[in-house]
Amino acid sequence: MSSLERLLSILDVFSEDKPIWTIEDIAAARRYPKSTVYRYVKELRDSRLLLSVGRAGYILGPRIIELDRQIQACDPLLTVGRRILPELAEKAGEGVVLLCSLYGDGVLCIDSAARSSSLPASNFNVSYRRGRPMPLFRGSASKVILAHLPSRRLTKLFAQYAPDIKAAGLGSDWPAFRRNLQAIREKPVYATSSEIDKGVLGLSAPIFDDKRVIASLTFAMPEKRDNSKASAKIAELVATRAAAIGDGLARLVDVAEPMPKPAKRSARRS
Amino acid sequence: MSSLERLLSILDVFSEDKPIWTIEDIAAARRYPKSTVYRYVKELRDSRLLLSVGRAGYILGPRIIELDRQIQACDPLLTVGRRILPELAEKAGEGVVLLCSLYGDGVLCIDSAARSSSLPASNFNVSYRRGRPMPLFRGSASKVILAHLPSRRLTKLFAQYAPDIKAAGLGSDWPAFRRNLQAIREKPVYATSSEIDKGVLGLSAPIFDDKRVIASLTFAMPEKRDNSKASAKIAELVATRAAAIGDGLARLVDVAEPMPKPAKRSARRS
DNA sequence: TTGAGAATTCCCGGATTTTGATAATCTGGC
DNA sequence: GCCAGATTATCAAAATCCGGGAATTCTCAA
Repeated sequence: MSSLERLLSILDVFSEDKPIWTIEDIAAARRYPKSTVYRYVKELRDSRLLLSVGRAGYILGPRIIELDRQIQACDPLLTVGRRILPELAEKAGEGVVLLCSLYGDGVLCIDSAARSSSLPASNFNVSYRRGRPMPLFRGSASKVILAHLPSRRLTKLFAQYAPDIKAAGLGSDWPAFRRNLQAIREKPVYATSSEIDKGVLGLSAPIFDDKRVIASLTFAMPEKRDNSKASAKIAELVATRAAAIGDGLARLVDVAEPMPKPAKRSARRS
Repeated sequence: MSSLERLLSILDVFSEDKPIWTIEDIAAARRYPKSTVYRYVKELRDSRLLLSVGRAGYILGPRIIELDRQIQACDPLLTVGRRILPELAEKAGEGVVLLCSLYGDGVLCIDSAARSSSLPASNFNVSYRRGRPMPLFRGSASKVILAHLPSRRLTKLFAQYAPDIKAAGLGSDWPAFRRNLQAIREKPVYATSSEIDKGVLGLSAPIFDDKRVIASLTFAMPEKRDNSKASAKIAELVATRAAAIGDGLARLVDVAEPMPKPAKRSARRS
């Protein structure tokens, strides 16, 4: 294990359950000598990834907040999404709108919105916020993205994650996996129940950037609201808004590069 | 310069102007050999602080978004602020509400809100978002915090930043500095004009956590709205909401620790 | 303000690790 | 399926990191 690895592994100890760590805590958790931890922490503090809170110890530092701001500023998906999510939330009623993006080999919630009048904040709109990772093979938000991935990509994913795919009930062999995804692809909106949170229904539609799926738009609502009439109306809303975000992205690219030969696809997440 | 420093310095190159960097770009910018940059980037990628975007290069990775989520989840100021900012934004009208927090030796905007109906997003509500650093000695949001800092802390700040303090017109010597801050402290709300953005007026009130100033609440609005009647009303709003946030913090702490001997102050940012 | 106690940095020899040019391998687009 | 470019593996030289403990600075309470 290299020193670079050890340095970065210090960031791993910080969690919601234990956001404050003393030098001793870290040294004990990582089994490093105290003077070594001091050296690492000093480096992280100098770059403001950690912040000292007096006696109490260290917490994650302001640099992280600034870096996230930079990511947001450069993310066209968020820019477009911010115009559309609140409106959808208002129209769809009780529940939460989620914008989830494919980020490497994972899916991350990058924005959310709820009807402004929902005063007793529903229990799940605190869970689904920017930064919440979604399981790759569970929940409508992830699976609807998965279903629209190019097959080259799926081949690799299946090779790497076959056990997880099987565990999620997405197919115990490659043909079954393909078949399941094919079924998801057939309808414009994909719905699942209680896959992530018990009692929560998710309705998701894929978002495309020049033909490639890059994200999904989801409405998560209590299952008790589920009756075919209401759901159909909401599904329609989700589908049109997902398409609107795709259009918005295309328009942004057009503005950025005014018609090269065959509208080059913008470089996006791998 | 240590290898740890070199590793972390790679994060510095990413900016809003150039969010995508190839290995070659980084090697050139930092004057490191290419194979070394490959090694560093691999480490950062493995910890998901960087993400490969195919041929195009590397961007800041999802880990940053997740870490920011964790900071937010653990920040009581944000929890309380989210209850109060939207309401203030609605009542105060055209402009932006900012929640700025003292973070080490700096001030950072950690949340903002605008009246929901402000469709043509004012030019400054895109600038003032979570993660935007504020100059320590300029703008009402920072200066009102500064003014309420304990003098031990001010002594050190003056020693370290005397030139900046002088440049900001906050006093060219220690007594003058003290006098200026004293004046700010005398009114419940502090107002400045065009200190950060031309044509923008800021009204700020300090937020206390058990007597210690930890943040400020600000309403930023176009100077043209400035007439004494409206401003007085908004100042009143800002002052009461800042106090409400302080109360909210005290209440959270009470819940967390049900009355120890002399209500120990919670460990907060240094 | 002062002082006790803790937190943090400094120090330094010896060896483990890092370094970086080059070669081998992999990748993704055509 | 093939090829250019991207990424990783290799390996000997050598620079840097490690870590126990001393020295220093900082913090907080009286």
